Amino acid sequence: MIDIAYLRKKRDVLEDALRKRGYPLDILDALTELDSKRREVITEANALRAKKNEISRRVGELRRRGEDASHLLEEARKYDRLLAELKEREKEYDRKFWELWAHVPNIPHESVPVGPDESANVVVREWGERREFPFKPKPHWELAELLGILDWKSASEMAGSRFVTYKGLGARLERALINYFLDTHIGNGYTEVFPPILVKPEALYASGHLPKFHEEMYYIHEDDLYLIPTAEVPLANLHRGQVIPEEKLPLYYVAYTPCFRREAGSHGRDVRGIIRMHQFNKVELFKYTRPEDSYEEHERMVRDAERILQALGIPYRVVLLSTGDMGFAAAKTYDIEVWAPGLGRWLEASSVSNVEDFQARRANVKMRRKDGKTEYVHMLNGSGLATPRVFIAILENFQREDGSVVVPEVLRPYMGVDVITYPSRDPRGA
RNA sequence: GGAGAGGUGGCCGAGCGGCCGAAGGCGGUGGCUUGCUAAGCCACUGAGGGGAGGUAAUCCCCUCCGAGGGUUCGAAUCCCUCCCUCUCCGCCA
Repeated sequence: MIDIAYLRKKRDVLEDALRKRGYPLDILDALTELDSKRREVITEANALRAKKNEISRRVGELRRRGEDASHLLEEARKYDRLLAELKEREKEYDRKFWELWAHVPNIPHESVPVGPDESANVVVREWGERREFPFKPKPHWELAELLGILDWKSASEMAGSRFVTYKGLGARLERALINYFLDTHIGNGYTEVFPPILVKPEALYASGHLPKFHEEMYYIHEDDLYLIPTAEVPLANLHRGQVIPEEKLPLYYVAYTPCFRREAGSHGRDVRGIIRMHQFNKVELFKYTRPEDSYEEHERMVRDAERILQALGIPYRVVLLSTGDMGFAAAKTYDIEVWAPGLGRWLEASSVSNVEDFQARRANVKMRRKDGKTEYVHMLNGSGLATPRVFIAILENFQREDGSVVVPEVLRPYMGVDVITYPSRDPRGA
C-alpha cells in the first residue's frame, strides 16, 4: 500500500508509475471520486458527532447539578437516525476506497528500466565461466535417477505430482545447502529465525499476499490458517504494529522454512525435475531499514546472496527487473539466475526486492526518530537462496561423464563426501 | 479439551457509566542547576483521520483503551461474539 498523498498531491508521479507498469489509469479517476465523496461524508458525520457530544456533555452537567435534562435527551434522539445513515455511507465509501487503493502497486524506483515485460530486463552482471562439456550434459532428473537421490514414485504416490522424496546423499545435499546458507548469512550479521509455517490471514494481508494470491496458497479451512508460500510472510510480521527506535535499525533476519505453493495456473510448465514444486526449501533474507538506507541495503542483500553462489562456484547472472516484470509490492527487484547446463537455461534462484514502505503500511511497522517523530520503515526481502534451483545447478554444473557429481568444496564438511556417486550412500550410515 | 485470570499510550501500571486520550511511574526530548560525572528540578512527550489556514506557524473537530457488534443522551468502564496471553487440570510430540 502506498501513501494516499500520491493520489491527492502527486498524481503525476502515480500516473507515471502505473503507465510504466502497464496498469490502466482509469482506476485513478474512480479513486479520486471516491476519496472526495468519502471526505465529504466524514466531514458531515464528524460535525454531527460533535453536536451530539456537546449535548451529552450538557446532559452530564445538568445531571450532576440535579437538574432536569429531558429536553436535551429529546434533541439528541433527533440526530440518531441521521447519524446512523451517515455512518453507513461513511463505512461504505471507506470500504470501497481502501479496497481499490489496495490494488494500486508500488511506485517503481527511478533506477528501474521501463518496459512492458521481461524483455526489458537488464542483465547487470554475470559471474563465473559457463563450463564447456566434452559430453552432452544431462538434465538433473537424469542424474538424480542415475544416482538414486530423488525418489519420484514414493512422493507422487503419497502426495501427488510436484512432490519429491530426497534420498541418501540427495537428502543430505538438501540439508547441507540449508545449513550452509544459514551459517553463511548468520556470519554476515543476520539473526536466525525459525518462524511458524502456518499463519493467519491477517499475516498474509500484512505481507501483501492476500487478498490477491489466495489461489496460490494452501489453506486449512478448519483452522483458518495458510501454509506460507515464503518465509517473507512471517518475517514481514515479526514486528507488526510496533514502533522501532531508529538506533535499532537496520534489523537483519534470515530464516529457513519450507515453502508451499499450489502453482495454480502453471499446469504443464516445468513438469520434469524439481524446477517447480508444491513444497520446497528456501532460506530467506529480510531487512528492516531506515528509508534513507534501503537502497544501499538492497545492493548489499544482493551481494550477500551472490556470495553463496560464488563460494559454490555456480555461474550466475544478476538481472534488474523492468517495470513490467516486477512484482506488485516491489519498488525495485533483482533476480539472481543460476546457469543450468543440462537444461540449457538460466533458472531464478533468488529474487531480492526493496518494497520500501509498502508492506510497512499494511503491517503498521514504524520507526521512532531521535526527535520523537514516527515514520514507516522500509522492508526488503530476498532469497538467499531457494534450494531446488541450487540443487539443480550443482548436479548439472558439476556432473561428470559417468553421472557422478563433484561436491563443491564448501559443502564437503556438511556432506562428508567429495563426490556423489552411485549407489548414493551416506558414508556415516547405511 | 475443562476451570480461572487478564488484554489500557514506546514500556510498566491505575481507572470499572459523564471534561478520561486516559492518574502515577519508567523511558525519550528540551531547559535549569552543577567544575566534570552522577543526582536533582522544571517543561514537553500516543496514533489515525477530517476541516480551516499560504500544500507555513497555528487552530478546530472526529475516531482509537485486543477486534467486531450491542445497550445508553453519554462506554476504557455494562452486555454479546471472536482473537490473544497467563495460571491450574487433562491430553500429547
